[in-house]
Amino acid sequence: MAEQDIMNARKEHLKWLKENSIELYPVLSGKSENIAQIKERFEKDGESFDASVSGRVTAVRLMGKAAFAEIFSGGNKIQMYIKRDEIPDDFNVFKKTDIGDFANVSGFVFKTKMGETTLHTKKFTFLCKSARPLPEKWHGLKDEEQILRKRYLDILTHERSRNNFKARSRVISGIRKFLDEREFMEVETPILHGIAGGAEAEPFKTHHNALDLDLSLRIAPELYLKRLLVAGYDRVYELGRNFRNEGISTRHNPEFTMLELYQAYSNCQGMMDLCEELIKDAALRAFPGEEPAIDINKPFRRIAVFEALLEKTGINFEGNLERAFLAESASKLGIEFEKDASAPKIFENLSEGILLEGVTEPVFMHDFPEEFSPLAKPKPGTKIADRFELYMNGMEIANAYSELNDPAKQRENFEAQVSDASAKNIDEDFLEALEYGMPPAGGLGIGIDRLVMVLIKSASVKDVIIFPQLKKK
RNA sequence: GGGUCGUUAGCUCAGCUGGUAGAGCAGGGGCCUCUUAAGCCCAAGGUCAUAGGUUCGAUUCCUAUACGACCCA
Repeated sequence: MAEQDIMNARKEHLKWLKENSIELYPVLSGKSENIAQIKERFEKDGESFDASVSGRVTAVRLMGKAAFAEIFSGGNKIQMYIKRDEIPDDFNVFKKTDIGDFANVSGFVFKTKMGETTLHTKKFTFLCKSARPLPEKWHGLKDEEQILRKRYLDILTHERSRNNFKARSRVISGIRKFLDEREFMEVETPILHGIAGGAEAEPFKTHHNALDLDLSLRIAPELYLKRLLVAGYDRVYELGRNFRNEGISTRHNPEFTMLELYQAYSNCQGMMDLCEELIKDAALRAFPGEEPAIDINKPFRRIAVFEALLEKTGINFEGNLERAFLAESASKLGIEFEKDASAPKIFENLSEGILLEGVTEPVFMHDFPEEFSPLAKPKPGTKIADRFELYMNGMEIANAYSELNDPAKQRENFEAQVSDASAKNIDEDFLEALEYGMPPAGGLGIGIDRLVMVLIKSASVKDVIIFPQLKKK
């Protein structure tokens, strides 16, 4: 039967309901009790009680003058039982109810011969018509494309998907709790930036009409959050969306969620401890009562990049970071990189390729080249940035440093960056703020999407972003 | 960006070396008062992703395109 015919059949049901004075899209008047709680209460002592449940009808088993059906709401299902002889008018309405429609069922709880907790219907109230057929009840949606484009159907029909997004929600609310307990203040800084700074990435461009102003969507909130350290808020964080106008892959979505936090009178080391604690806390919250995806008792491994590279390859990269040398070393070691890759990019491929080969457990890599860390403070008397990155399942999850608060050095680093691009995009307002004095501080950024990927054991960022960006159909 | 694979009924999937398509679920009509992927009977449902090409004939072979998945960069 064509889809249109199914919809027409449903319209016929709608017509029948209308002709029989049934309100088609009524304001809810019945109650909507929690299905899980009803079942729990009944299964505890087996004593019958009255209950009223509103939800979506997801299955119907009609047997002439009686029927069983399933009511779904709040991620739980309860079976209902309805008898024509008891409530003939309601039974007729029930017969015109399609799978996917909403209804309220009021009655008493009992146990069937097969032992299932079931609601014996005393009153059946129609709540809303579903005009389209739902995906097949047993397999649900399988087509990857449909799963992404019609996420509501994916979540409706797949428990796994429903639970994954719940886990994400718990991780995020858990992070807020964790930081609030440590007296961090949540702030919301602008998403529309005049100059998109704080990271190296291609921004999305937009325009403000009334001000006739070209703007970019932020690629990182870093420079605004640091202004707030200048302002005297010693512990701030922002948990929100950043936008990067780059390729889409299993690890990249153009808009992604990041936590950035700054703590005055802390440093890179402090951030490492905080980061580990925060991630272990999140792992416990993702699926409460289940085994967390990472070993939360074992301390995360810590690797000094130059030292480890020297040990593994015999090459000392410290002070040897010219692009040509890096490219040559990478080729020799069998590390691939793009032909026009920048020196920092090649170094990243090199260090990840050699130090993370086959490593799935969490690893802190610290001591990065100062040259490749323009917003970080160098370790005293060295050219090593006081910085770390956290890797989990081979993905970069977090990035942190002792924040650079020397305005002259910061200007130098910015200028060194833009001289290559020959673009005038130095955030003068930020540099001016630094000149008023920013306390020594540690800063930490955590990619929330990727963290959730690790915690729900998924290989694709599309599994953790509820409506991922897709091409136009 | 490159390579590989996929796209058939609303959904899940068959469809052999080329002869114009089949099942289950959902939907329609019957029967059925403890079913649970309910069951039994009947009937219906298709631009085989799109556009070309080869061929007497293409869902099938070839090319391109779109969308998606995986791998690589």
